[in-house]
Amino acid sequence: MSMTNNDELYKVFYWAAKMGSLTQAAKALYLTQPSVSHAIKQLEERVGVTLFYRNAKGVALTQEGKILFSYIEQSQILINLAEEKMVALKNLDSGELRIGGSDSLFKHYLLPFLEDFHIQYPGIKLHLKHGTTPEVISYLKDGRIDLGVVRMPIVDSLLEVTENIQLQDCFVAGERYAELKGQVLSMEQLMEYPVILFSRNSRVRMAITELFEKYGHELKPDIEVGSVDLLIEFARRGLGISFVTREFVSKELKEGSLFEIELDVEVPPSNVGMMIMRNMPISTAATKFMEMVR
Amino acid sequence: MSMTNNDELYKVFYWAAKMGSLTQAAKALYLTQPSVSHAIKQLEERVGVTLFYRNAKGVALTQEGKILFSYIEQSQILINLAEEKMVALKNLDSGELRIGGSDSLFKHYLLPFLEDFHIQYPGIKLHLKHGTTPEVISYLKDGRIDLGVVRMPIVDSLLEVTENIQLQDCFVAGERYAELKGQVLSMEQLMEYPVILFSRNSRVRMAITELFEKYGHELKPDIEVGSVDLLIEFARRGLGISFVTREFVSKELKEGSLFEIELDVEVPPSNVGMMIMRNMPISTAATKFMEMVR
DNA sequence: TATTGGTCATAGACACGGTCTATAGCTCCT
DNA sequence: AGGAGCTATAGACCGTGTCTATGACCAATA
Repeated sequence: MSMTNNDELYKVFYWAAKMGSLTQAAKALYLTQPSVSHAIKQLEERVGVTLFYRNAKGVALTQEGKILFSYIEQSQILINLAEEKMVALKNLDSGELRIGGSDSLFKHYLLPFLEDFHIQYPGIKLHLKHGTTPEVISYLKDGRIDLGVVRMPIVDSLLEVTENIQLQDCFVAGERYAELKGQVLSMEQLMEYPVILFSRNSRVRMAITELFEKYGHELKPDIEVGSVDLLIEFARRGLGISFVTREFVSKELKEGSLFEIELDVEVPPSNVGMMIMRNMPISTAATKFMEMVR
Repeated sequence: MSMTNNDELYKVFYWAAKMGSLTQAAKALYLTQPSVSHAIKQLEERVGVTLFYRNAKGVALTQEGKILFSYIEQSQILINLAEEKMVALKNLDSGELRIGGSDSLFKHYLLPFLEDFHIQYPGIKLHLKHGTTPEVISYLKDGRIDLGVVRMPIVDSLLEVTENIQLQDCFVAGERYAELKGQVLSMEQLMEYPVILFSRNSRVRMAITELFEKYGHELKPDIEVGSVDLLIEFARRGLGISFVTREFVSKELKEGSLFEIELDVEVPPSNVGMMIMRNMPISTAATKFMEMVR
């Protein structure tokens, strides 16, 4: 026995009470005065209580009307706030963008985009969630991030992946091993030098390990470090040969503090891509960000 | 550019979010599932934001949907409270009844009705506002009371008056003046005794003063008191002859502590009536109370 | 006291849109 | 593979909210 529909009437009631006039309420609501009059009458019938005193200069709330108004006023204010908030979300004046990925990708790949995005939409809070590729995928599936940025390839039917950029990993060394400049090394030759690898089970490390295995070699690092920054720093200081992403050391390569060591086999490039949940709506902020990156 | 109407959709949104299922929401709202589906879609178009993730086991709020829900939930809860409150007001489980009048009328005339009313509708708060007749009328016009109980006649085009009971005022004395029992006094004879009158500009006092004036006498009290109780008490203790409403001293007359002094002119009866504002809606509580009194 | 300009109420017609039924598409589970 | 959920879509219909036109009323003017 719902007899619902009252909600619309409450809005009319709210404005009528607020303006103290059905005519004025009609203007505020872009309706005609008879419509408002009719709506109020209907509401009064439904609640079974007279809500307004009518007189020649407008309307005034009855005792019971005042009680109703005290509730409805709050309710309508909340709705107005909600609508403002929604507009802000749509216009990207407010909201948040949650991205998952590795710190190195954030720092060396996403940073300029994040900066641009933040300048353009300062109201959007950025949440960067650090994690390995499988962690990022699970964050995505749990709805804890809006999009993930990881190394390809990813095969997951639930995910929608767009490959954005191709990165080339390579071995680099510092001045200490200047003798290797210009040479093309074989795997065996390279393994005679101390090798520095990323310590975590990252995509990059797995890829290079597999590449060596394919040729019958077991690549064991002499040093393992926990961040790309240390990988670079150790190589510069001559502690060994680091396996890094070329694009992440472009500055060092240019200034000469590091140089690339060429190998006689080709290291396959790795792709970095963004992934979102397939068949799930994507937030306006995430859409905008992906457009910027593309 | 209002594009209004959203209010109804918010209710659907609220239930859909609350139930986590459009089908369940439809049941709760006594609608069909397609209607709810359509409503949600429409709301999403209007706010320009996707609000739900749809999947095989129902729906779940998106990040933005959650934000909207946090507002709308409060709003809907307030509306529900408002509707409950209105039902309570209509059923007289709640609310208030504000009556204006003189203390003596409250005590001697209205008290039994007030008791009955309070027993029958314990949820209604009773506000008794004390004042002279003109004060009560202004309270009524200011909307500070729902109804007034005063002595008649009242002539005011803005008021609607119903006369409920007829009271007879009379002179009474105590044992000290036992010699007057059974006698019929003239005005002159009566004025030889000390007369006790109500001190305020009450209807009763004005009426008796005018009656004496009509016969060429000026009735000046030897004692003036401020309440009907004192009027009675002074007479009982033999301080003089009091002019009181007979119905208010019925107990004393019966037990013999007071007796009535008959006058050779008839004191016109006075009517007590209830008045409300003409052409103004009257609260359910006030209507009910007037019915009880009538 | 008649006039004017404001208020709200009523009547009746119209059209928009909310709701329905029927059906399809999808996912999960057995 | 089939069934049992769920939501989405299509199209028709009827209800109702809105409109215009008008009336009734009041208050403040002249």
